[in-house]
Amino acid sequence: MKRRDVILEVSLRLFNEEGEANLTAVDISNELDISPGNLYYHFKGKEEIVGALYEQFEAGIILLLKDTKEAGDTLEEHWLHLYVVLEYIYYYRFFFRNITDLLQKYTAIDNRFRRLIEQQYQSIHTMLNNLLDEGVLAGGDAEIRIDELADNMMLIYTHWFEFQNLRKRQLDQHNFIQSAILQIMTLLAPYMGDLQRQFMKECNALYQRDKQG
Amino acid sequence: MKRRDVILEVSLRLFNEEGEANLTAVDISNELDISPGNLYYHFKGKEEIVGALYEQFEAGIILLLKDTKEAGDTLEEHWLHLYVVLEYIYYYRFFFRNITDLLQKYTAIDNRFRRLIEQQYQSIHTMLNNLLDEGVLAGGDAEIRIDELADNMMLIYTHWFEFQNLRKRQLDQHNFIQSAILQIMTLLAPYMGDLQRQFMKECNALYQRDKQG
DNA sequence: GTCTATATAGGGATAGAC
DNA sequence: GTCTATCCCTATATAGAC
Repeated sequence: MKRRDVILEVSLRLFNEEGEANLTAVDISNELDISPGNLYYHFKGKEEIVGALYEQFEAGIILLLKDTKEAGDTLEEHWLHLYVVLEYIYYYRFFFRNITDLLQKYTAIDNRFRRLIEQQYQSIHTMLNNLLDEGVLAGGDAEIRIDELADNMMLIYTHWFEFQNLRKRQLDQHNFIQSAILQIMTLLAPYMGDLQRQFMKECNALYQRDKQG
Repeated sequence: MKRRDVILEVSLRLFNEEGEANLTAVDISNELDISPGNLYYHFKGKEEIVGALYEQFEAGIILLLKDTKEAGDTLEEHWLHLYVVLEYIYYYRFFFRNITDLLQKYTAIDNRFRRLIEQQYQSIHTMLNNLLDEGVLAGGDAEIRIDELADNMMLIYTHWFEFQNLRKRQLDQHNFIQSAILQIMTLLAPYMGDLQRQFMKECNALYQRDKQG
């Protein structure tokens, strides 16, 4: 494994654990047991490391977004897709820790990140419309506010991890993903038919069981 | 007006505009047209300023929470109460800008802020239960997941401003409050009766009209 | 590629004059 | 109460030896 890749891997772990703003280039080189000068040989500084990690993150997310279009029309298929996206977000969760300051600090990432968010929003919007067309979701006598529903799903994507930390502190990957999915399912539950609601209950039962075990 | 109060007022404005982490004690003294040494005479540093602002914030929010109990049982009354709380959050919005790092940095505030969040959560929980008991909200054939609904409302309280900045950048006070209320109302809409839904539509119409004007 | 040593800059904080 | 001057510390960044 190339040193460059090791640096990225260790930096990502440290960023996720402690927050990008709380780490200096020296901290990273200490954790790597190399000298600061050596670190500067590979990356000009923290900014370049964050930039390289963002390249990885963006490339992967864009692939996942393409998959959405082929994710199918049933709730089960979307459930799986949600799972994969949340897994990915968790892996790069430091980007979602203090987004406002992070984007203010790294202006090069700012525009690209926001564009990604818009794409994700559009993707959710399309998914909700598909589910409506297929009759998987239905308004009943209440009309569905697609825009606000999509907003709320995006809010969960971008801020659920930070919110959970605020309330119960650290969540491991599994609990993060399951609780986020449950939260999104609760959002959609009122518009589901009986079959879908039954499926959701089973998912939830699995989650509750895992939480105790 | 005492200098001490002026310092707090100006600091709050700067924190809200630029973010607490992006300002130094010198920045604040520059804006005040006083010397850094003078600022240090009044407050030992940024930490004490943030602490004093938090005291103000907490005292006010606790008063508002007490009001909740007497907020009444109709949606209209709760709508007004929501409005006041959101107005207050907007006034001290820098606390909600990069919560994770802020609380990590100021450990003295950390526990108290989290306790406040829990109290707010309990207050929302109680409110939802009241609305259910009064029949203002009803599950119909779908059961209501109170815990997740309350979670989602808290998520909006704590992260809506940051989320809006992420998507559309700066919102003024009015648009922040109205969009947050619409978001919460959308959350509750599926469980509302026709009268409540009608009321919500009127609120929303007012908001849409304002947005254009 | 990797190291040590060092230069530079900025923020935090205090002493002491006015 | 307010100012100037100054010091310390930490983070960034580079030069040059190995």
